[in-house]
Amino acid sequence: MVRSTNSRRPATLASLAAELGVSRTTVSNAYNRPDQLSPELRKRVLDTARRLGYPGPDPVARSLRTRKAGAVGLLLTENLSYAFRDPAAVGFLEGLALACEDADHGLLLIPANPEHEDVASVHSAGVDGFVVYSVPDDDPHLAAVMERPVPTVICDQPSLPEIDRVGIDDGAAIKELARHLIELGHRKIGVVCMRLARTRNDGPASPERQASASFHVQRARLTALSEAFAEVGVDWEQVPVIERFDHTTESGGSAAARLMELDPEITAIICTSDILALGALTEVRRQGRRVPQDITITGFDGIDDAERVELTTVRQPVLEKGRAAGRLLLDASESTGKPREVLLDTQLITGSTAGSPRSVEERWFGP
Amino acid sequence: MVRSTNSRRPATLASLAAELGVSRTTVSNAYNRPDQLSPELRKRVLDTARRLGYPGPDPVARSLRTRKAGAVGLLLTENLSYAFRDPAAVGFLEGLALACEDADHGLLLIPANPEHEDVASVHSAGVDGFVVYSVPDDDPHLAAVMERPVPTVICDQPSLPEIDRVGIDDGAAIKELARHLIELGHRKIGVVCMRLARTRNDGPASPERQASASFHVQRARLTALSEAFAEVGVDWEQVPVIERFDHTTESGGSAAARLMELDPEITAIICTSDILALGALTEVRRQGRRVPQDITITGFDGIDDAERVELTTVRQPVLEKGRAAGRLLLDASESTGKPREVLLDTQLITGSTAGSPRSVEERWFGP
DNA sequence: TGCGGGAACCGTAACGGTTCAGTAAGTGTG
DNA sequence: CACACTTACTGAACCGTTACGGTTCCCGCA
Repeated sequence: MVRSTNSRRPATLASLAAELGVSRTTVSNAYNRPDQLSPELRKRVLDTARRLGYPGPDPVARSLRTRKAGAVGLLLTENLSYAFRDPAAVGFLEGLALACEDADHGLLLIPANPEHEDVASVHSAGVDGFVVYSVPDDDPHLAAVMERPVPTVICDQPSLPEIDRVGIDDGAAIKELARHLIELGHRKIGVVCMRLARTRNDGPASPERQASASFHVQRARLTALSEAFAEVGVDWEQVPVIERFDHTTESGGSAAARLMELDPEITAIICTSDILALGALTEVRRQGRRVPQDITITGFDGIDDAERVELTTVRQPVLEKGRAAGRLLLDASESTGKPREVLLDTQLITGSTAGSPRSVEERWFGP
Repeated sequence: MVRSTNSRRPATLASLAAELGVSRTTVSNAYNRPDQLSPELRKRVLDTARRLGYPGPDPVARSLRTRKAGAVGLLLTENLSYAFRDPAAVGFLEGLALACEDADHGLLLIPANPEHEDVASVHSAGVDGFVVYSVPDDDPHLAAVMERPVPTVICDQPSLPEIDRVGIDDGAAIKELARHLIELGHRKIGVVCMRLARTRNDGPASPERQASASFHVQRARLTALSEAFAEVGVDWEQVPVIERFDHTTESGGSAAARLMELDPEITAIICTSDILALGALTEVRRQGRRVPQDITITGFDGIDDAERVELTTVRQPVLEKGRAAGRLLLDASESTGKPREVLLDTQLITGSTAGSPRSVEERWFGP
């Protein structure tokens, strides 16, 4: 492709102005304020631009001057590619993309490896604002975002006093699920949860670790579960909670196995995500147990695959969360100075993976 | 959050330098070239920066000077949110994200509504290069990208002489599928394809329209199909081809219905994507026909859902495509000046949705 | 003929950095 | 002690654009 006629250095607005014998302002106006110059001159400018291979005002220089980048930065705690592997994250992204599109903004995915403390990518992101999706309280990338003098919206976690936030009532949502299980008669349960801190821990999570978890959402869900079961006299200290660092079905499977090994008498496995629950489901069946006759399994999120297997779970509006986050960020008009919070509704989905526990006798001798 | 101690305007590198009584260069070096100043001074600079609430060098200003943005732009022909709804696109994105991550670059999704001719978003994208994913030959956004003086890689379509490209051998891939069907004995077939041009056309696509399609990939696949079937004496003019603008299962279903209405004697429906094929499958079964006993259905792409229903299809390495595109763009080292082309392998997946057609007698009277 | 007013265009000063060619002081060497 | 070399820092140019506050010119109108 021929990109410029004769100059070695690419044409700039200034060189174009020189060629035309007009001021830079006029050339700039030709692109940005057509009403500020005569149609003839404008045509002449544009024609000459084409002839010189001038691609129009440089976006970076323009951004510098106008103080806007026309893009929203997205920070998430996982590897970038993870965002496309987790259905809930994909849903969130879709919603966020919709909001960006409406406001004619780009969406910049910021590479932020959770293993690395390297925060340079946050510092070098040319964006008008950040959306932070579900990161731990002490995430260094989050700290870097907070230093940037641009608006920020956090989705899910953490919950910071001065920052706009979009989320759900995690406690209330999982409590509804817990009460459902309690009504069905479950008293001996096990829990599989996602990572509670930035440090890897694949195994039991002590009550202390649960309480001090740096992932706000997981903490809230575990606390709510403990409260719900405390109401019917279950001692939370005795409830095994298995933590998994990687959010995969394999993790869910191995955690479920561990749980059943730890306490063979549990009648239900509550997972804090559908992905984990799907893994648990597979593992439990692999071991020859029937669901829900032998054991109950529940998830959280309401992803498509969960619906397919009729998982009992809590549906949260992932797409809406993304859209709300984007709108919050881009609707500066609504910004009153006070931090805003959007809490979206969730819905208990009673599938076919939860049922009444059979008595021990039944379990041994059949119904 | 308190962002600066006392100044109304946010701190800049210059104001920080003034406060410290050192040159701007020194402050810049404190961030970018720690070896260029004494550790004590550097610490003093960084401490003062924190005190003044200086967030570090402005990314946009830096980009302007260094001529690099640290981001890759992605242009796709559909609404941004579509990218997250189509499994093949999601796979591509995942691969591209991986490559970007490796090179420590961000990934900027550019809003480019196919309905609008507005290319401002392309002009205002501050990126070091573009990846263009599957757009029509005459896409105005593509034209805008080509004007920008940055490297570009196109995935799938169009195929331009001077531009790096990643893709598959669409013709060869679908020919293998076609020969499989031919071996099974299919001679009367129907085709469902994706949009052939930017103008909406939901219905039969004439051979002329097929040949002049502005979507290179669809054109290649149709051409290859016609060649393969010509080899066994099938007159392509008689083969009904139904085009659908929207790439959804609903489109696939209605197109399949149309096809069977147009020619009830067809024994196979070849779809140019899995999404369309899944829709066709549902529709055909809804009409009470059995697959593959009564009719054969095939797809293209090899998405997870296709595997789940054992669709006969062609698997293409979508993730690898994304990764290859990213690498091609970011590995300037390899750039020899000549345009590069990466063709990835595909694989015929023989599922359970393709079988031998039964004779007309069999169809009416049973085997 | 004088004058108000809009249309069309211009000059300068940012915007916030990075880079490169210095300069001055300190260090080691024969 | 002269000389080269290193360390630590500086000044000015430059990146490409837009914002702001003009100036010039021409037309209509009294």
